[in-house]
Amino acid sequence: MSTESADPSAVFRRYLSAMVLHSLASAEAAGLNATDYFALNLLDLTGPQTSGELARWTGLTTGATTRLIDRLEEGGHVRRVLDPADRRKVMVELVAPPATVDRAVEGARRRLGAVIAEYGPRQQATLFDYFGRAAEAYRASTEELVERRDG
Amino acid sequence: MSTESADPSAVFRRYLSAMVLHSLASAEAAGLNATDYFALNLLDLTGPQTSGELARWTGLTTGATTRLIDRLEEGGHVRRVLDPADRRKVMVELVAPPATVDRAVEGARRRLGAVIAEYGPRQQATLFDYFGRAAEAYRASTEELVERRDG
DNA sequence: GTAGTTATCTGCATTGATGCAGATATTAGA
DNA sequence: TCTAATATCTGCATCAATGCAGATAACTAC
Repeated sequence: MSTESADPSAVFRRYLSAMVLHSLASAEAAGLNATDYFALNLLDLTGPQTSGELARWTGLTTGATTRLIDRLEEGGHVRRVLDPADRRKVMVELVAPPATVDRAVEGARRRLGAVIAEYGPRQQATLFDYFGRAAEAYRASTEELVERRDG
Repeated sequence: MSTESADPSAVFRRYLSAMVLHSLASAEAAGLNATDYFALNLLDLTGPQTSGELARWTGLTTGATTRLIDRLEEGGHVRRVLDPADRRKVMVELVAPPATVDRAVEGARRRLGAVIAEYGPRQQATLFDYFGRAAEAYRASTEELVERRDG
C-alpha cells in the first residue's frame, strides 16, 4: 500500500506488483491458464520452440507438455511442425496472438500509450531504450529461474 | 521473435511479453499458484482487503476465496483480522512478503537495477516518473478487466 | 542391420483448486 | 423483536492440469 512515496525502490516495487497483477488478470481475461499464457508469451518472445524446450521452460514433464501443446493447438493459437532435420522433433509455432489476448491487453496498451505520449521526444527515447534493455534483463532473469529449478 | 527492431510498438510488445513471462516464472519459483500470487500482489499494492473484495478481484466465489485465504494464512503470508465496525467482515492483511518471493524476484531486481544505474540523473528521473504513472495505468487496466468479467 | 539413445506421445491415476448449496453469524430495518 | 439482507465459512462433488510409466518413432554409432 503505502502513500505515494518518492522512494525509488518503493516506486519500482509498486510498478512490479502492478504489472504482475495485470499479467495474471489478462491471462484470466483471455481465458487461458497461467501455463498456457506463459507458453504463448514465450513463443511470441523467442520464436518457435521444440516440445522439449517448451518442457524445459515451463518445468512440465514431456507428457504434460504434449497436453499443453494439444490445448494450444486446439485453440488455434499454435501449430505443430515437424523438424525436417530431425523428424522426432516437433516445432511449435505461434499461429497468431489470440484475439482474446489482444482484447485483454488493449486497455493497458491504451493507457500506457497515453502515459508515454505525454513525454517529449528525448524522454521517449530514454523510455524505449529502457524497454529494450529491461526486456533482455527480464528474459535473462526468467532463464535463471528456470535453470535454478532444474539444477 | 523478430530481429531487434527499432519499431517502438515492437519494442514495447517484447517488453510486455518478457514481463509476463517473468511474472509467471517467479510465481512458480516462489511456490505459489497464479491465484495466490495475484492475491499477495494485490494486498501488497492496495493494502488490506476484505474477503469479499478479494473475491471480486480474483473472480472466485466466496467459498473459494475462503480457501484461498486459508492457504495464504497457513503459509504465514497473511492474517485474518475481524473488522471491528462490522464483525461479519474479515480483513486480510499481508504479514510479510514471503522470502521465497523475494528470492524469486531478486535476479530481476538486480539486473534491472544495473540497467537503470547506467542512466544519468535526469534520465532516471524520467524513468521513475514513468514507473509511477505506469503502475497506476496497470492498476486501472486490471480493475477494468475485473469489472468487465463481472458486468 | 542391431543396439542404444532421444523426442514425443498415450493411458491411467492423482491432486489441488474451484463451484455450488446450504449453514452460521452479524447487521439493518420495519 | 422479527425479518430480511449481508459476509463468511463448510461439506461435498467435479474437473482440469499434471506426473508417471510405458509405448512408439526416429536418429546415431558400431
